[in-house]
Amino acid sequence: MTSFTEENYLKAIFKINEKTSKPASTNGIAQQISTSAASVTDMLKRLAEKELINYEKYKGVTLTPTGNKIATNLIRKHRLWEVFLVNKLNFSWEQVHDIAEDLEHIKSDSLIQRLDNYLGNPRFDPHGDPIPNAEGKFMIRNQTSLDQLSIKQKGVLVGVSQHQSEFLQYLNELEIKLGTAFEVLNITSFDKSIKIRKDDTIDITLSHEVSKNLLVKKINE
Amino acid sequence: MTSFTEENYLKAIFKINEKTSKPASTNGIAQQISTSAASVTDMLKRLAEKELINYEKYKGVTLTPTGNKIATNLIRKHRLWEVFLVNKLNFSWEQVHDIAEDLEHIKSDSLIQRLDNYLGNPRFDPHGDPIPNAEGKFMIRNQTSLDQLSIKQKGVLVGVSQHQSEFLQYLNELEIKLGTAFEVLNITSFDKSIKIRKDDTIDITLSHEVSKNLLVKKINE
DNA sequence: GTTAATATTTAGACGAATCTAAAAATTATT
DNA sequence: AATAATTTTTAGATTCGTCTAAATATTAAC
Repeated sequence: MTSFTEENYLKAIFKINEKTSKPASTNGIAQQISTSAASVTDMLKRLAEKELINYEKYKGVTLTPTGNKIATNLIRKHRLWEVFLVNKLNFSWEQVHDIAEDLEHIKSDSLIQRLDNYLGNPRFDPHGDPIPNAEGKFMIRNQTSLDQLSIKQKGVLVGVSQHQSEFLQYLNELEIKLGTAFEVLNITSFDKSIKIRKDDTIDITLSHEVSKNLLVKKINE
Repeated sequence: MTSFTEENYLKAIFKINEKTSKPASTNGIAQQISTSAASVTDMLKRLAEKELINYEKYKGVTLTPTGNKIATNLIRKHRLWEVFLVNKLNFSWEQVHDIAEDLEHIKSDSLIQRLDNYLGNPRFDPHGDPIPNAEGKFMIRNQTSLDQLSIKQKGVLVGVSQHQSEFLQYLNELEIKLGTAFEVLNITSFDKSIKIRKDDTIDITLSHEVSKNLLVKKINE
């Protein structure tokens, strides 16, 4: 049985592995968990002892199949709970992360199975992130960040790669949400800011900082 | 901030106080929590330090107003989650206790408020136990246990005072559930077993052990 | 290829929650 | 009222997760 804390380490390692495609470093994990490198080393020993991670001193960490199973299941639970909070309890997408962070540690397979069904077996969470299935498989989607598009290209917002509530609230103000359709009107070369026409009606200029965090699906016609 | 463990102690003390109308003893708490008396003493010191309980060595424990607030809020959360599990996820009433035991520790006031609304502000949980309001007030209901009724008395099942899954499954088999109407046909004096006519159709004999755990509301006509 | 900078691990300590065994206090019994 | 039985508390140890400070290993810089 894994503890709350152990689970958070596994999830952190998973995320770092996923993002960097490299073994997670002690410091990287420490930063992700907001703890000291010494604490991380201690925990890595315990997790290696339990055979949840592959760990060699000074070499970085990856997950064993068992560890990976636990991590993806946590992500599955986290994202399903987020769907519940938004779709059923009418929370806004920027409010749900912290609550789901606790709910994901509830240990009951039948609960998650029933929740999944109750929600209609959603494939994506309120931020557009894919929900892995019970076997830990993620659906892959054809997507790029908005800053990769060129002028006249049309697209739809399918996700965000930043979950900070300030960022999401900014999108709320602009009425940009998942499913929003747009066309690229213009790209300013010196600061990479991008002008888009939203829903065929409203023109909005977004900074590069924003556009690179918007995940879009191109529409070809 | 109270820990998971501290919260369980507060809830145990609340339950014992409520049931016995006396300060909770160290041994009583130990039994309720399934731990040693020594551990209980340790924890009582901590809780007293935090002013969550009134504790004098060898004298037993009661909750301070703050402690009481926390305990009733846990019960509120537990029972609301049970309603969710049964009404929305279609769990059966004997399956939900353990899951709710974990869910009750999730700390988010807005979550509970929204959950309450989503469920239609239920007053009772799936076992017929009252759900305290946000101020910790319990609704009191006119009820007796079935073994207190006399012959020809009619009633409706409004609750159970035993939550063990074996007991609840036994009731499932007999198709006895909350709202089931009945009339007392007969009481056997030597073993206090009781014969009732359920839904005007089926006659069932219940042992005293069972009948004293069924909470009923009398119907006067 | 040394030296300097950075990353990682070890050492030692601490708090929370638990345990067993022993001591002390309370309650019950004769 | 004295002894026996029970309950409660203390003492001391253990595990989990954390910390700071110091030591060691790795990587980067000159």
